[in-house]
Amino acid sequence: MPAPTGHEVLAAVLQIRAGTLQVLLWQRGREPDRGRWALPGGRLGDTEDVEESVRRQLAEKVDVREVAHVEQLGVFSAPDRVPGARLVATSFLGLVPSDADPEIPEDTAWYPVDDLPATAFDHAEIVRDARDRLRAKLSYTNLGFALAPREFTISALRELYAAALGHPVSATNLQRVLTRRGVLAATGETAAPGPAGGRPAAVFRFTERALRVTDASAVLRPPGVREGERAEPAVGG
Amino acid sequence: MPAPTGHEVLAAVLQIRAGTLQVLLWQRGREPDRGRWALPGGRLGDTEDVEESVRRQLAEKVDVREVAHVEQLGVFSAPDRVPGARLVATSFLGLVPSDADPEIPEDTAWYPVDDLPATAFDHAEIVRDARDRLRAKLSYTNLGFALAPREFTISALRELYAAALGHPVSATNLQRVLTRRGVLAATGETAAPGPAGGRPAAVFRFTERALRVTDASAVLRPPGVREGERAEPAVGG
DNA sequence: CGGTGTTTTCGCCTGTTGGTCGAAAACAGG
DNA sequence: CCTGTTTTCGACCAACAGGCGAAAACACCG
Repeated sequence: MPAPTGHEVLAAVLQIRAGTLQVLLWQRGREPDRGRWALPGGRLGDTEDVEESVRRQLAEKVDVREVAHVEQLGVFSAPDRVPGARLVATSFLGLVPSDADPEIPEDTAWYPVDDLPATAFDHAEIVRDARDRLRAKLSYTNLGFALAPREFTISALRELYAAALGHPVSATNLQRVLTRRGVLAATGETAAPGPAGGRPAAVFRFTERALRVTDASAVLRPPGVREGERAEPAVGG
Repeated sequence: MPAPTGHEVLAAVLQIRAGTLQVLLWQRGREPDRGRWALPGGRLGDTEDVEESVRRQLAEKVDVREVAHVEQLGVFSAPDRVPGARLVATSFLGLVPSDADPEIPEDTAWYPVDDLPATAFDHAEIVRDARDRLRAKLSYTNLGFALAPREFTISALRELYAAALGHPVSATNLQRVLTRRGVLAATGETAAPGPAGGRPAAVFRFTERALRVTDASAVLRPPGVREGERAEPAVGG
């Protein structure tokens, strides 16, 4: 008689910490893969779908209610991906704003996504997928809102994007692109300069805090159909 | 005692037929949802992952070995999505080139994705997801290869794209964009004109028949890093 | 064999967008 | 008040997609 197919959910929760893109992991206390680092998650419950399940498990096991965005990555289903039982996993990407510092249990820690410790099962692959998904979506959506504080300067946002993308980002270009796409807006206020002086930076925020695709460059779009002028000329205040 | 969580795979197989984007459905012969139209698929086997499973089920149940591309869409897991038992589904998008005409069983038929019959369970939602995924990826990948014959004229390709995208497409622009991205190449041959005459059309083919992301417009890319000049000036052989 | 109609191809122009650079603005500290 | 620092903003450039029309290459007909 075939072993019943179990289903679990796993979340790669990412956050920019200390200028680096990091992922939340916990250290397994028992076999299999005891001592190795795993993604938070758990069994799918009888009365929930996978989205509900992953949010429940996150809130329950590692106290992360500050996740600003959760999305499904995909299914991992190799028959031997977990020794012992057949277990199919639905993986998720979770994002936490950089100004949050959620309490996490003892056996839990943040690790840079590009410098993981010994990981359990196929979880390293899931982390890679999450990182790649984030990098891709930063380019054509407003997903930055889930990495940034509610309010920020362009310099701070530039650093966040550079850390997430893994390469330098021009502040000028970042501001212009995001503004033109209508996802960034100035609050009108300014931030106090640092100890070395300098012109006070304007404070910005994301206009929406829910995922939106913003890249109009969908090639081969219908003729003539320009999606309406969106960026009012940024009239300050 | 909780009902065990079963797992199934479902495929929305799409093809351009008669100038319309259609999906392969079969009519259920028993309850639940008897008489309604469902996607091909079935239970996940003990020794296969979901990708293997969906290919097996397609080949087995509806004789579609001509699918040029298969990719995972996502998980559908509402507790009540299928009456009776708890069943989690991994959905897939499958694509068949327009020149193929696979044999299909009696209870099976093609339907336009925008004019579905009464569908079973949540399968209509999966079809929508598949259609949307296809439309999105046609714009920034070479996915057209999976809809088109091995060789074709620009006019024929234009019709395929128009049918898939659901809006008119300019032949000039289509050719230029795909050529610049390096996914299209002329074979050097020409096709015979139609009964009304006209200049013989050049024959093209896709340079690769595997999925590749071709949109260099990843915003905020690393400074200076231009991805190499790829389009040789199209020196007609 | 030349004219007409048809289909395809190709070059040119235009508007938008992203990338880069440098000057100017606005501050702190001496 | 002068210098150093940080931010902001305008200007310029290259790449690219969309649109248009002329030219090319054929069939058919008289």
